[in-house]
Amino acid sequence: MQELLRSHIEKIVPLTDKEFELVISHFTVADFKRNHFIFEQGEKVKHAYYIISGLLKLTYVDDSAKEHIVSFAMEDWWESDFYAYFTQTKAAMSLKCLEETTVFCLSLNDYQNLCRDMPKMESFFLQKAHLGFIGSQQRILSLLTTNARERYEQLLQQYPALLQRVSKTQLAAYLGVSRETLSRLHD
Amino acid sequence: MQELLRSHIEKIVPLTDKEFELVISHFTVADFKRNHFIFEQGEKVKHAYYIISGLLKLTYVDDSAKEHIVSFAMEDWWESDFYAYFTQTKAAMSLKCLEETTVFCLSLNDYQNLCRDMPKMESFFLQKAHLGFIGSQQRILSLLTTNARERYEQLLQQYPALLQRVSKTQLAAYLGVSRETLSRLHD
DNA sequence: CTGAAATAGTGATTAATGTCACTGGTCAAT
DNA sequence: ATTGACCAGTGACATTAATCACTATTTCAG
Repeated sequence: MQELLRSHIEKIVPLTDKEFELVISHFTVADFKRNHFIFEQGEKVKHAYYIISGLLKLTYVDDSAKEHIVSFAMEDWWESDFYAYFTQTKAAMSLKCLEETTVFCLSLNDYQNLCRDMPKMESFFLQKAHLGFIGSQQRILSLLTTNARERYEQLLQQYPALLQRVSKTQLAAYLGVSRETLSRLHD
Repeated sequence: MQELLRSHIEKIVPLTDKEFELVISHFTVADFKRNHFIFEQGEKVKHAYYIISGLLKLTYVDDSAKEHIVSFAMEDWWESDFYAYFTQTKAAMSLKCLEETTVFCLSLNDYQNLCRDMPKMESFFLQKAHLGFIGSQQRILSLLTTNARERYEQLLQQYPALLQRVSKTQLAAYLGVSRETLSRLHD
């Protein structure tokens, strides 16, 4: 299981056995059942999570109790409410398991120590942050330029496996349309 | 003018005079007139830009020739098509001056050398990348959860100065609504 | 096995927004 | 001063998507 994290990191920076030992010592493992909230809106965000297996959704529930999905996160992804994590403030979003999920947990302290003691890891996180930023910007572009149907088709093309794993209702909450509209897109 | 960049960096990491000299040696200065394209869709993206003064827009023109604004960038901001910049591929977006603008330019090579030679600067860029990612995610949330009017009000609250500097047409292209709809929001 | 909850589809209606067409105003270059 | 480009507003209408209501299936915990 640790090997998953190792090869994930080594896609960007090579590590000796010794170095990886140091890295892994900063993480803890956790396992969550389906439908479990890792954290909820208003709670403190203790960790950033690297997902070993399973599927999470990062959601925001608005005033009228409607749920919006900011992102899905699956195997080999990092997820958290990063604003709340880095600023140590209350979560604006919730992180919930759509499947039973196993993660590596990294507290902010451990993150900072790791960066301080291992410049390599700081490079790694920098790369990850860039990729996250770029991905978000593409999502913005998609929301600005395309309608419900096109976004749905883009999503299916990019993550065909997702359709097997989450309900249409969830997909609609991610795409920013009502589930009824999504249901009518075949016409 | 260099002092602007210096204090910008020092908000996150302190620098000695010597260190700042090294930093600044990686940048060049450029000045662009209103309406000048720093780069256009399909071109190579040579630099990331730190804005000293002026105002830029990062835009995408779709198949039906409609312009969408991914972001405005003003004094004290970084901007580029970061995907194209980091991967050294053709720009998917254009970067255009809405006002006469002065920038510090950083090539990818200089960026990489700077990170390699000065871990402090890597920390700095990591922070910046996190903030960029968080900002984008909040924009996504805004697009998912709010209608045209609410987005407009959010924008005015966050950047009241922007209304003085860009046309309503531009704001509409940023908010993701037609300029006519934006124009009717007073009702 | 069984009943409650979640899910998907669809018709009818309403609300929000886009599109097209036109007006008048401002500004800058000739 | 005149012209052309850009800009903001608005009426009329079309289109898209949201909402509400209902049905039928599927899933899953007890």
